[in-house]
Amino acid sequence: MRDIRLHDTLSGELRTLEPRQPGRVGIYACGPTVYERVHVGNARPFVVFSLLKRFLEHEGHDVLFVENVTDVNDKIYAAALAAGVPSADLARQMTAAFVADTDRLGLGRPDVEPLATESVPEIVGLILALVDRGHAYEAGGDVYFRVRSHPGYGKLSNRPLDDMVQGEDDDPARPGLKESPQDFALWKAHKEGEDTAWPSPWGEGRPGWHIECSAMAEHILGLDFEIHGGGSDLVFPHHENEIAQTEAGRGAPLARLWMHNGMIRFEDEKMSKSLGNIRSLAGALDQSGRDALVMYMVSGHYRQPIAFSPEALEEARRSVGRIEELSRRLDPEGPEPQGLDTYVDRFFDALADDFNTPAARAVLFDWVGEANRRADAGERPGVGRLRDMLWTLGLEALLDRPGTAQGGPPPQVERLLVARERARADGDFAEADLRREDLRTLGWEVRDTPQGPQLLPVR
RNA sequence: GGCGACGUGGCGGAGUGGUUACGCAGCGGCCUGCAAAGCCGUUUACCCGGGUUCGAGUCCCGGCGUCGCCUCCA
Repeated sequence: MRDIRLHDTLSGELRTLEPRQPGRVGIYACGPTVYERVHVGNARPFVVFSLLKRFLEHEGHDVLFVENVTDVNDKIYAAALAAGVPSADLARQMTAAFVADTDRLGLGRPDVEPLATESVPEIVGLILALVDRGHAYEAGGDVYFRVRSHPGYGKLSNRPLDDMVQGEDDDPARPGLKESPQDFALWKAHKEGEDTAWPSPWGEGRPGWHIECSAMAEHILGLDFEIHGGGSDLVFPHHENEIAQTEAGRGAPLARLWMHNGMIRFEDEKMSKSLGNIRSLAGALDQSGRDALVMYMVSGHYRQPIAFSPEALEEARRSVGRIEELSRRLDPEGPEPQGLDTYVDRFFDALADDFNTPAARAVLFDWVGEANRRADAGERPGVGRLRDMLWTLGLEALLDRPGTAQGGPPPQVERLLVARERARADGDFAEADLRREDLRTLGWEVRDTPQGPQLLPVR
């Protein structure tokens, strides 16, 4: 088991992962608010933390990966109202769509995907603790976190209190509820036009955004759990508030390590629903397939922003092709060629160093090049631990998808191939090339090998 | 303005104080009837200016530029 170092936003440095119990790691990542289909940007933390889980499992850890779904929120109310449907129905639909879209990534599901609306008792419990300890107060049916009561506030995002003004539920219709402009809502009283509400000691209402994650993470993973993650846009105020809520309410840290992924950019700006520069995850998957999309995601370091474009996906698709080409030459049952074990070590060492997927990917391609050389020299290299490396990057399917015909090419294609072979035997290469063009038109590429012609579906 | 991060070869993108990252694309070669795939080779890479050092893309200082957060946001 390697020492695994990860960048911790709270301390600003790389820190070695030190689980509460050796070998057991809890990960909580903030998931989407479901008021429309998720976009490529929303998929990044899903991919990053799903793959981080795989790596940790490879290293022998038992991982519990939690990603929540925020299914009650102002935007959901607004979108439901605009669509003329009950907000709970819209949230349910969009949650199902999120699951369906992310399923297509082929990375499995998080172990737990809690919903805010199903966690109200835990949320109310945490708010009660905060009120009890003097860190929260009721005002007009709302409950607010008293930011000035918590000295550590601001430590994650490293900003002085006086510089921030939070708008959360600063209802212009009801001014003066908050003691201080920085205070943020833990519980929001039911408002006209909102079609869902839950009972609470402060009357009918619903949870604020930040509190749900504090409550659900604690409920499922316990306090002081190993890794809390999410997009870098959540550092302030969302994660700052999560930290404050749990530390003020429980007197203990929420998580040991705070990881943040960089934003996906599109058309020179952060891809986001508010800006409207969105490409849907489903659309990207339709366009280039999950292999290319996953390759695209791991091609950049998780903390760096990455630009999204059709060209970037196309480039990722081509690099995926290089692995597919190799997989045709490998013995799926065989051990890796001699001497390539050092590559495997370097691969996982790179991941242990702040989950450096681009560096790991480079080592992977070193392996590919070396295996190709062995194959050129007449060996039949085995897959060996290439499968482990690819699995860790979510690309293991490339080994089982060598692009050969499922069930063989249709008779028409076979006939053309025979015709081409006959023409070649006769030395009539013009005719042979015509037949090759015909095959390409039908979606089949011919490659002549020492073992005879090989038919492959055109990529 | 405050906080955080970043500026690397045609493009994407890692990186250690001193030696080929890697991928995509281009060019030349090997292989092939020709291709494809693969292999080999290849195009003065490190924003600018100082400094430290025997030596800096890699550390320090100062610029310039870009991005994210500071309101909902993965």
